[in-house]
Amino acid sequence: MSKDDIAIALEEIATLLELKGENPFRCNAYHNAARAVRLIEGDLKEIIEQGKLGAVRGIGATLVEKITTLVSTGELPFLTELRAEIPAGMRDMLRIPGLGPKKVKALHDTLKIADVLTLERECKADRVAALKGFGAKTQAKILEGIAFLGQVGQRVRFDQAYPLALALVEQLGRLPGVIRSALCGSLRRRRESAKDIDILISAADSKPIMAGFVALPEVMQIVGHGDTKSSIVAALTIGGEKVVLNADLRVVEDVAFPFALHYFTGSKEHNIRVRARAIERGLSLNEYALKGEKHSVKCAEEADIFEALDLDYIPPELREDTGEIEAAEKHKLPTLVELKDLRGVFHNHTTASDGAASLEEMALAAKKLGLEYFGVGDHSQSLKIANGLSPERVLQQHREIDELNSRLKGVRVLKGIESDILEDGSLDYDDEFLKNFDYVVGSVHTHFGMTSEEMTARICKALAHPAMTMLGHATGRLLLRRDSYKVDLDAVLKAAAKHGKMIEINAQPMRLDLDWVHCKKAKAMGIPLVINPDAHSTGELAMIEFGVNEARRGWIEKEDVFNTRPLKQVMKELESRKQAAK
DNA sequence: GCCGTTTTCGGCCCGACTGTTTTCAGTCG
Repeated sequence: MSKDDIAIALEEIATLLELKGENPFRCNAYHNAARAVRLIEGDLKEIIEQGKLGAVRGIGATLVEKITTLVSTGELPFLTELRAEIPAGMRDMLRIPGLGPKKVKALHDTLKIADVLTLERECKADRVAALKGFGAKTQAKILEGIAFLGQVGQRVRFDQAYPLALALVEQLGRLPGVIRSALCGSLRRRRESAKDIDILISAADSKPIMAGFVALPEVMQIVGHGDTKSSIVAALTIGGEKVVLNADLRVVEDVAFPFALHYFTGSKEHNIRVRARAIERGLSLNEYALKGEKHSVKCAEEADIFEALDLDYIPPELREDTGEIEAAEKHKLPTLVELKDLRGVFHNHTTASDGAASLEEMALAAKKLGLEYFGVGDHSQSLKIANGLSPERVLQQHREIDELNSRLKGVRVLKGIESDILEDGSLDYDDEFLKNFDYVVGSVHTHFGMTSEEMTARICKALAHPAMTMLGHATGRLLLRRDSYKVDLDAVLKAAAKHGKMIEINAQPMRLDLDWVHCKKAKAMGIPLVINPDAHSTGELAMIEFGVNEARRGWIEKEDVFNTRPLKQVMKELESRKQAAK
């Protein structure tokens, strides 16, 4: 079982315990453990064997035992029993907004409701409103929630959520009386996907701001409308797709703005640690102030809060309680890579394979973005569906590149290829022909159904190939659509480190693969990373920004990223790699 | 169920909003 599988099992236990009405802190312990497992950077099996699992914060003796059982047998009797006890439909009911574990349990205990369909029927029969703690409004809200299931409450990719959020923030910022405004929450932390939009505004009078908020054209539904907090469901069509998200607005007095900004940026786990740190110093931190017994600590900006707690400023991307507080205390925070640090790109497609723009158009678009080199990485011959290049067509492209390089000023085109990693782990051209390229991006595009052992061996074999330069989209995941193929990523990282190969951070917003958790791990192992747009059109080159977000979340600095090097250095390094491969 | 410079028991972040109540429970973030 992978770390993800274990985390999912622990989440399920937590939810089932909640539905049983268990002690919330016990439930939370399982939620915490699930998160802790997801964030473990090493090989879980190894950590268990070395007896180090109990040292992970949030995992005690009981969880060590349960996780060990899960890892070694693939199942857990405790979970099996819980599943038998709690009907699966009750978990679905939790997805209805406004229904939590207590209410779902009450519905089950009184009316024997154990699935969404029955709940809908009972609401329509007006039997739910009569229950203690429920009422006509709750019943109507449940029906409304059921109608919106599937549409609302789903996570949305960053590239879709962000424009919607910006549209809201910009309109709100123009309302009279607004002093400061900011986008908070997971979008400010640049997470790959968002469940809602959090907006903060400071103003002397909150009421007109709230009234303006619920009247915005994007508002589909008003969920709550209070003096300091309102919630809506917002919708906007972005790139032909309707994006629907919850949006919360908080309005505070301007003196509270920095505290509220920190608070609503989260993450929850980060906030808990920072609050605990305030308590250690005899202070208390909430969204309005940092207060001692007698006086408040004045903070004009968010950075002042960190300073008051003897911490270096922690960029939002790092606020996940994965060591940033300890690092900030010791002045060991990384200087995160920035978009302006990128000097070129390596993995891009043209009309020669499945891209929408010509080589020249792509190179000029790269130059326009301020890049000094554009590496083409069209698909290789076996990927027929994407019009992969035969050796003859590769050589033809290379003549075209030579011609362009003799003519174009300010941008250099590099001769790369995105070679399929074939089923048996070999690359898609023979060894002699591979020497024609400046570099090779190796990626998996086929045979996703392999076992983890097979896939791991396949990728590790490719990494051992002398011609291979960097591994493309390492796990094949498509965010919110397709899981990663089964692969032991820790073994892949080890192989990359052993053979001195680079790993791509694919900047396509649905990929963002290598993900931030493994970026951190790769950095610790000394593996160079490459932020590639995998662009299939000129416009997609700008997607490197999403890759930079992911890298920043993974504590990545400029020097960890190969394509922050200037052209000369890149050419030199690629050449020396080719020499070493001979 | 976890955790510990207020330590082996007793906390565990805490405030806003809603709907149900008539002082509060549940949900949410």
